[in-house]
Amino acid sequence: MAKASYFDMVYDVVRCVPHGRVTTYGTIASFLSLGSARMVGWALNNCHDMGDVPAHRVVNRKGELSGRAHFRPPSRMQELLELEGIKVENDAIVGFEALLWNPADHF
DNA sequence: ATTGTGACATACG
DNA sequence: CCGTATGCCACAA
Repeated sequence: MAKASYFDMVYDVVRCVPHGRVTTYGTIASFLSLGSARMVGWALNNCHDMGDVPAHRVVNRKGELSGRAHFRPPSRMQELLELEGIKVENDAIVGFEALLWNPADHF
């Protein structure tokens, strides 16, 4: 069986994010009460092998699509968000605070 | 054990 | 909001 690495927990939380919602690195890190926001971003960097992780729903504290450069093509991230009804402007989510999803709220 | 690295967060001015 | 500085900690080699 797979070992429950920190990455797996991050992936699991991100998968739980409902459509039309977004979350931040710090929120995930805080929910896991382990590691720091950098760990979340680093975990998503490894998500290349997963493919099941909607990383486009994870943004930084400013609601900016900080990780879009890691998508192929980079514009894919914004496109995916708009498909879920999320408006993105200047590489930042419009009203992202209202769309911010708290993982603890799902439990 | 040590070093390098990372898609961030927070504090201060 | 911006720039700078520092903290943060898991993972790979």
